[in-house]
Amino acid sequence: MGKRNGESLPTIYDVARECGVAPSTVSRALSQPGRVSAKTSERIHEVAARLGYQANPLAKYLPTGRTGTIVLIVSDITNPVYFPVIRGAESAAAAAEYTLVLSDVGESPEREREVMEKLVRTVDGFALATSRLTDAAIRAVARRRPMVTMNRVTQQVPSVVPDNGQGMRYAGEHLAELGHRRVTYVSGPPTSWANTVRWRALRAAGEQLGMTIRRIGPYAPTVAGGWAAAADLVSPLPTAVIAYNDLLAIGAMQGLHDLGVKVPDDVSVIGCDNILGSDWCTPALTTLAAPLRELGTRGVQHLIAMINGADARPRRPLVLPSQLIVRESTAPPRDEDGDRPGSGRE
Amino acid sequence: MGKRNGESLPTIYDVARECGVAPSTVSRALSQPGRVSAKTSERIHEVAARLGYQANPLAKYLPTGRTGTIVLIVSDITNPVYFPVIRGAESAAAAAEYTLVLSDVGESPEREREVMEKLVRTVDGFALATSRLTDAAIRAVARRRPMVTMNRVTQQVPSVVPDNGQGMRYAGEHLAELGHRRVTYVSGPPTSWANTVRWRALRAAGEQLGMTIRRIGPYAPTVAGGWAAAADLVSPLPTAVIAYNDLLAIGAMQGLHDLGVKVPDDVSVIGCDNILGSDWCTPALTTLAAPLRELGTRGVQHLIAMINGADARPRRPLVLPSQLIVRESTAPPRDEDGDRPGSGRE
DNA sequence: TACCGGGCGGCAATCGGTTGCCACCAGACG
DNA sequence: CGTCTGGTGGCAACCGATTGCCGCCCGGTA
Repeated sequence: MGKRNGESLPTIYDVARECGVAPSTVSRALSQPGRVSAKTSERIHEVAARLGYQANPLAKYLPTGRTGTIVLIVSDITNPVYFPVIRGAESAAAAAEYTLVLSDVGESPEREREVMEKLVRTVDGFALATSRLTDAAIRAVARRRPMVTMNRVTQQVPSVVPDNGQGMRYAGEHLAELGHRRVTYVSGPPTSWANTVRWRALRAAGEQLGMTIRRIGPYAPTVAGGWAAAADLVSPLPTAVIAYNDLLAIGAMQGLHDLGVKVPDDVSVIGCDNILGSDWCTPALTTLAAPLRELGTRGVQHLIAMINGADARPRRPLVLPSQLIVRESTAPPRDEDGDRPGSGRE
Repeated sequence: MGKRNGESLPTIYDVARECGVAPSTVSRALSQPGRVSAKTSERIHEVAARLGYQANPLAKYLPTGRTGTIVLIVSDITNPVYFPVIRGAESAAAAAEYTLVLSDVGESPEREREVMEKLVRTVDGFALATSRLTDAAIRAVARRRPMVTMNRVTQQVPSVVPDNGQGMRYAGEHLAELGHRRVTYVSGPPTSWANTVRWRALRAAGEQLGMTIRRIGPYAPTVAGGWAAAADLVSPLPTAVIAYNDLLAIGAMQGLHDLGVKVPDDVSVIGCDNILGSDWCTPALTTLAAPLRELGTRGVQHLIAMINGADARPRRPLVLPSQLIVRESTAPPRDEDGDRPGSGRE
């Protein structure tokens, strides 16, 4: 019930007493190389090591206002799409000697808000991956602390995003080449920026390519959500489906399978993100691979630059190229659809 | 380049001045209900709200020694096995109004050590999921801060673990019933406690059931590791394989497939953990499901109890039951193996 | 009216660092 | 030999909260 858990740890005062110098000298010896004579400094380092002294980062914060910590907030850690983003962010943070803490908000904007409110005083900056917050809420926090968004664009807040427009065009072209004309887009969360952008880009690409694009949803961006979407997908069944993300696509394939619809024979399916596991589902998923790791590294690098005083101002979003990975879930449509290209399937 | 990023936030001093009271009164009004007269308290709350005041958690820490934060360290966040653990830990932390931060150490003991060293002064407690550290290193930190380990047992440190012994027995019995006699265990990281325990339990079960158990490895606990293991698996090919975890099992199935070995016709495969995606691989994986969510909740609940002064002392590990989930990757062995049970496969 | 007790609010110390300012001392130079 | 200069190290204020202790004032009671 004591106020301290565990025994209390040594402080600069302990080191100072042990060395017979003032605490300020210890502080300087440890953090301002050259400020203290070599002899004294050496003695202090030695005693500090012997006592196992380590600066209390929280006490350090008060005078300096810096914690050396940044937080990466992900909208749902249960989605493998974040793996590479996290890894990228970690490596960039480690390279700059920042501590990266991770926070999951389970697709809940309220929780996201709470977390940010709680952390705004304790971290040097925010990296938001696929935030579900409103633009206004994001900007409000961005005014108080350096911030970057990943996979999301908000006016006045620096961001790094995959090239969704180009990606959707690739996906559309791939389907057009196979001979598809009727495509359904399976929507993710309405609060998802990427969802909106992908839908618009797909619609535009569809128009250019002479395809009819429908949209259903929204659905939760999970396997369960995709399974539920399958039921809505079959009437009328398009010849191809593009889903907001891979989880949704995989769930939809499972649901279609349960409904007796064959992929890719009866309908082609394309996902987005190229997550872990999108290659081991059946059939292996054709998907639009986002540059996820780069999203993480570039985002955090920029964030740290801002923390170190770089001007955050105007600059446009950093757009990174996407890539279409063709696997087994796409094929030419069945004959019934009329004007299909020459050869049969292969 | 200013020392503060963003404008500086209001403090109790600002609120106090605005209200014409002392800072201590503001502090009490905000955190000790009843200590201050209703009238004053109301005025203070109103002004605080108007100014958008929020306590600086770091400043709060110094006098109290408590941050209200606990950290969950996972050995590799890229493994879906942690999803339920994280979710469970989050819910338990949220219920107790603690902030949970997540830290990934990418299977690196050095990094795990660094992270713990860095956080030991800034968090109230540690939850270690599947730590790769030595027992001594774990105990050293456990002496300084409350700690629980999940999926790992270390003397003197409270822990919560799945019942590996019982689980491996289930797996062995399942294979024995199908008629298997020669089983190979595919090892995970040598620093993994669960790996050791699972191997021992399997060997013991195998002896009782009259099966020959071999072991190969160690391999990285990833899909790539499993793929590599497949090559070592085929000579001599056993009739069944049990892998340290699902990722390894899935990778092994891919590798076996590439080698022209059919699962489950030529060899049965069992994984451990029942991760997201173990049901959408082909064939769907038979696996030993650990009580992952409970691992997270029970672990964090216990940790918070310790922080609040519960005695951490003796108590044995909390053991939670596992469950075997039979899917499509296990079947009776081929005839060549001699004494197989009556019926053919079905 | 005098005294007592309790509610309420203020003072100031404290947590563990950082840092501006100043004093001291030694060596160099005129 | 006196003064200047620069290298060292100490003093004390400060960051923003919490909290022990004390004093004031008001009301109740003898």
